[in-house]
Amino acid sequence: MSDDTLREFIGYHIKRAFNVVQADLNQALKPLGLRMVTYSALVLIVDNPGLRQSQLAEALDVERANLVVIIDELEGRDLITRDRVPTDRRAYALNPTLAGRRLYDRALEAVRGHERRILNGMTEETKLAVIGAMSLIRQSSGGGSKGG
Amino acid sequence: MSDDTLREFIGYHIKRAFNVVQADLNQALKPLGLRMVTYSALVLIVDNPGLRQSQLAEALDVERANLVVIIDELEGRDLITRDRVPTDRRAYALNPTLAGRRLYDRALEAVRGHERRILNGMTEETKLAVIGAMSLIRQSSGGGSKGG
DNA sequence: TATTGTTATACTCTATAACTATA
DNA sequence: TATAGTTATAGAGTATAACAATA
Repeated sequence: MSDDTLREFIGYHIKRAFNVVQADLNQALKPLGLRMVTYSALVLIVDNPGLRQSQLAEALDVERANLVVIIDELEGRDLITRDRVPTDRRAYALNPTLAGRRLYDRALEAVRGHERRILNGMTEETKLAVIGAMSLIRQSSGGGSKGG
Repeated sequence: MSDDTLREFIGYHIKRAFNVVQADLNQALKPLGLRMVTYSALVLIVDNPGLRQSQLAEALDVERANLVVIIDELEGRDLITRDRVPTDRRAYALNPTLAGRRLYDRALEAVRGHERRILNGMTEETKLAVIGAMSLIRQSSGGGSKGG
């Protein structure tokens, strides 16, 4: 079985690698009760307390409507709170709780272990080259991707 | 809004880049009535005529059960045929039709255009470094990913 | 007993439209 | 009129169990 034609394309290699990354990351996060999105959301809320849902949705590149259940999940576990914004009563400010900050620490530790695993002895130079290349690809599009 | 913590991770960059790749690829394939999976399946069948469904499922890393509808779609458009294998009457050999081979050519042309777009002026050297890095990541896992 | 293709099903993810309450 | 959050819903994608035909 030859996949030589597909191997010509960088996108094919990125897809296959991403499948491995996603599977291993979800395994690493499972003991913490987190998935890729809930983890990303938690990190952004801890790093940017007071963030609004619409800002978080844009940062995560998910629809506002779909973010609701993600936020519901984090709030239901008392990892974050939805706080009314006095100056704009339509909006909610998202803030981490103490438990949220603690899970953030544990999650980052788990994800660092996951990264060590997937990097698989890659040199720092190569890692930086990959990050540069991924940024270049991201810029090739307007910005918001979606359209999966 | 800072995503500095997430930017530390190569997985984050790969995910964002992959979103762009996937969106642009699907746009490129849409005029041909193909999606990423149906395109990959068609390419593998043209390059490996006589392939069995179970082999193709493994190559594409999808469940046999889910491959059925993908093959149904390609067969329904007369791009491939399901031919009984005389030596094993449980199995089907997948073969491209003339129309399938023609669409293969058009699809590859479309995907080459897509790649030029997303590579966005990337040097050949960097592209090869990325492919090497993606292969390294793929090897970090046992092999079959799934578990998304 | 095991395997190939299949059906049915369920669960996640994602996209869209429409609603409410505010601005 | 427009925006933030929400609800409902539909379409993909994907995973599992169970079946018929065949090995």
